[in-house]
Amino acid sequence: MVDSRLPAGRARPVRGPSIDRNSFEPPYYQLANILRRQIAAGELRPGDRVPSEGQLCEQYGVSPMTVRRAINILLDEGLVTATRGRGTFVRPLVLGTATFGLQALEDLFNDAHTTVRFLSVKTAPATPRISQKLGVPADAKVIFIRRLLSNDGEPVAYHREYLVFDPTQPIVEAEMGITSLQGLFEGRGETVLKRGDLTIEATVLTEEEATLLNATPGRAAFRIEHIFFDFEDRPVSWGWFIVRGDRLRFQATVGVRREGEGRS
Amino acid sequence: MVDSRLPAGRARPVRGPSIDRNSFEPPYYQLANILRRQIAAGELRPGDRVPSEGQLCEQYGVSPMTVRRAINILLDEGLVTATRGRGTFVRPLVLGTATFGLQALEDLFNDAHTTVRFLSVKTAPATPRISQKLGVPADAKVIFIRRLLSNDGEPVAYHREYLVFDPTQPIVEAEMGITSLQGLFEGRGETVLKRGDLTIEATVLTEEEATLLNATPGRAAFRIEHIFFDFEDRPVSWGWFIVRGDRLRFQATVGVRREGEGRS
DNA sequence: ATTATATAATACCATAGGGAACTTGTCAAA
DNA sequence: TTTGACAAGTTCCCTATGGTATTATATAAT
Repeated sequence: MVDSRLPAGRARPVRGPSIDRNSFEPPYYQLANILRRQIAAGELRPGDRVPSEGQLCEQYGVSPMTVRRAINILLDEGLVTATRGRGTFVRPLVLGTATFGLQALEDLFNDAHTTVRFLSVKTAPATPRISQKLGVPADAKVIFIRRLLSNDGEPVAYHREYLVFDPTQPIVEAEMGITSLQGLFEGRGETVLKRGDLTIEATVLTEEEATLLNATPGRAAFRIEHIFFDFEDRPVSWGWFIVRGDRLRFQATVGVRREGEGRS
Repeated sequence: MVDSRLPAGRARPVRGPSIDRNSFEPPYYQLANILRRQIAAGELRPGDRVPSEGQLCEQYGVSPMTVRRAINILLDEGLVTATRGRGTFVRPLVLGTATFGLQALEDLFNDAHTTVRFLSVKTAPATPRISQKLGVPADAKVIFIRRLLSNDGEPVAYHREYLVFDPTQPIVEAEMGITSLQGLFEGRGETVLKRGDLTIEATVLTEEEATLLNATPGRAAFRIEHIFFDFEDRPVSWGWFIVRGDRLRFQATVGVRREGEGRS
C-alpha cells in the first residue's frame, strides 16, 4: 500500500493518473479525459468542486492554458459549470442537455442496400401553404418531387419536396433539386444552400403514405420537416420525410459521454 | 469562388469588420462571429478557404491563440473543417450534423402550468423484461410508478417508471424515485444518478394511454424510453414517457447557427 | 519520367506571464 | 447590528513565443 503520511505542502506526487508526455493525445485532451473519468467514476460527484485551475496546473504539471482548454471541453459538454470567483463544479444530471442527431437517418440513406426511387417530378401551382413556406406568390409554379426510399426492397421512407421554380434556369435548378439530398448527407456539392431548419414530429401514416410504404394506415411514423435557405436567405426547398416508426429511432445520452468525442 | 491568387503583399487595410477592444464580448468571440457572419453572408462559401491563422492574426491584430480559439468554435459547430498543412475550409451543409436537444421536453416539465399527478406507486414482482433491463433477478421486487403530467389541466404526458428496490433503505429509495424527475430537469439534487440513455420512438396511443391522456386511441405520440445508471454503472431506473404528438416537437438548425450561442 | 529530398506554408500544441472581473470572507468603522 | 473597505481566491481572457506534424511544392538525383 501507499504511504499516506505525506509531507504537507509541495506538489506531492499525485496518486492517480497523470499526463503521458509521449502519447499522441495532447495534454489538454488527456486532462479532460482524466477529469471526465473521475466524474464517471464518482470520485467527483455532482455538486463537488473541481480543483481550481492553479491546483490542476501544479498537480499535473501543465500550463494554465492547457488546463483552461481541458475545462472548456467539459464546459461545452455540460458536465461542469464554472462561475467566476466561485469555482468550477460538477453538474448534476440535466435531461434538457441531452442531444441527439440525425445519424440514424443518415445511415438509412448511405446504406448500400438503400435505393431511391422517384415517384414523380413535375411542376405544379403552389398551394397557399406552399407559397407561404417558400415565399413565392400564390399559384406560382413550383417543382414537386416525390421520392421513395427502400431498403432491400422494403420501403422505409417517403419524401415530398417543393422547390422554387426559377424560370431563368429551369432545368439546372430542377436537377439540383433532384440530386440535392444525396449530397446533403455526404457533404459534397450543394453550394447553393446555406442554412436549414428541421423539425421532428410524431405522426401516423395516411392512406397514401401507408400504401406507398407498404404498411397499414394509422401506423406510427416520424415526420421530419425541412426547409432550406440559399445565401440570400430565401427559402429554396420545403418538404418532409415520412419514416416508418419501426425503422427509425433516435438515441441520446445524458451525463457522462463516451470517451473522446473529438470534433470532426 | 474566391480567387486565391492574391497579390503577395502587405496586410492591406481590411474593408470590413474589426475587433472592438472596448466591447464586453471577448475578441475570440467577436472573431468567431465575424467569420460566421461572412459564411452566412456568402462571402465565404462552402469549399472556400478561410484565411490562414497567420493572416487572421495580422488582419485583426490578435494573437494566434485567440485565432485558434475562434476557429475552434466554428470547428465545433461543424461549419468548417481544418487539415494540418492544408488549410481551413468552409464546409457544405451536412444534414447529419444537425443536433436536437431535449429542451422542448424539459420546458414541458418546467412550465409553471404543468402539474404532476401520481396514478400509482407500488411494489411489484419484476417481469422478465424488467429484470433484464434493471439487472435484477427474476421476480425480484421493483417499485412501479405511474405519473400523469398535465398542462393547464390538459394531460400531455404519461410516465411509467420501474425502480430497483433496495430492501436496506426501502422508504428513502422510494421517495428518491418519486422526486427524481423533478430534480432531473432542474439540475438540483439527484446525486444518485450518473448517466442516462434515452431512446426516442414514434408510436401510437394504446387504449389505456389514450384514456389517460384524454385522447383517442391511435393518435400519434412520442415514446421516450430512459434508463438511468448509478455511479456503479448499475441500472437504477427504467421507464418511458408517452407524450402526445401534438404537444411536442424537436427543432434544430443545420448550417449557420444563430448569433452567439455561448455555453451555459 | 520517376523518385527522392529539401523548403515553405499550414494547422496544431504548449509554455510563461500578466491582467480583469467576480465572489467570498474578514475586519474595522459607523 | 449594519455598513463599507479591503484582501484573497477564483474563473476568465489575452499576448508573445516557440515547437511539432502534416501537406504541398519546388528542386535535385536517379
